[in-house]
Amino acid sequence: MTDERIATNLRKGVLEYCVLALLSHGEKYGLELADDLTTRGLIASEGSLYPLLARMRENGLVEPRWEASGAGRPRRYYAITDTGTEQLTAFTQVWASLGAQVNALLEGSR
Amino acid sequence: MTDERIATNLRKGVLEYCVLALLSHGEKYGLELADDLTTRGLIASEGSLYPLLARMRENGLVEPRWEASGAGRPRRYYAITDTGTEQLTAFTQVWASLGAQVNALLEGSR
DNA sequence: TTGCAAGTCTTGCTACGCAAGATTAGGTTC
DNA sequence: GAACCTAATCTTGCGTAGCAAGACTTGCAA
Repeated sequence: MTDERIATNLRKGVLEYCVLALLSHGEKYGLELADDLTTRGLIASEGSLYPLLARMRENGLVEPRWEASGAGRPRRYYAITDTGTEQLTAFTQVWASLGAQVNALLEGSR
Repeated sequence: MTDERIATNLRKGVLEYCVLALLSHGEKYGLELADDLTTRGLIASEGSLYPLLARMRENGLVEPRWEASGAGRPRRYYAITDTGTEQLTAFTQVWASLGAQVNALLEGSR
């Protein structure tokens, strides 16, 4: 309840780079990403993922490719681009720095 | 530049609890908090802090108190409430859990 | 042909952080 | 005592992210 509200806000700005990190291992399609991210507690529903993928597509962070699936409608597989890899690197540094500051504050408050 | 955009989004949902953590050591007033948070890279300007403090006030997370200052207009000192302390505890757990997930993904992507 | 299931996308909403500037209060200087 | 400066608080308007709920599409199977 209240924990979900906290998590929802924390996810902002993180999700995009989690997708990039997942794609750095190889192509994945939408629902596959959604299931993985849901398991990890990084999204609450697909309602955040598909709009995000569209944005990342427009920004050239990922490259999509249609492929027929065994059952059901075709899947759109995404691959990370060079730009995407650069962004992931940049994020890793910002995340480490900001995370350290937050941890320092939380440590100090006990 | 691009790092600032990344940080701006990362800060969402974190700032509120950084304020609580700072107040857990004792009362502080607005500009004092702003200077501290700016130094730590947790806000970009006071434009995020004052609206946040107003929200936290309304939600009963902090308790304000006016006090005349040596020079200039009076200061509004904030103290953390019991509710605020509870929220801080809840955040600490969500942060640890979500942070671990993100770190796992980033580790795996190298 | 009806139904079902996998998969993608859309709509409307809420909330946060930010830049820029408005506003208030008190002190200082001539 | 008027003009000016500074500390400090607050306001306005904006862009954008995540989410719930559901619509739409594609193919297969009864």
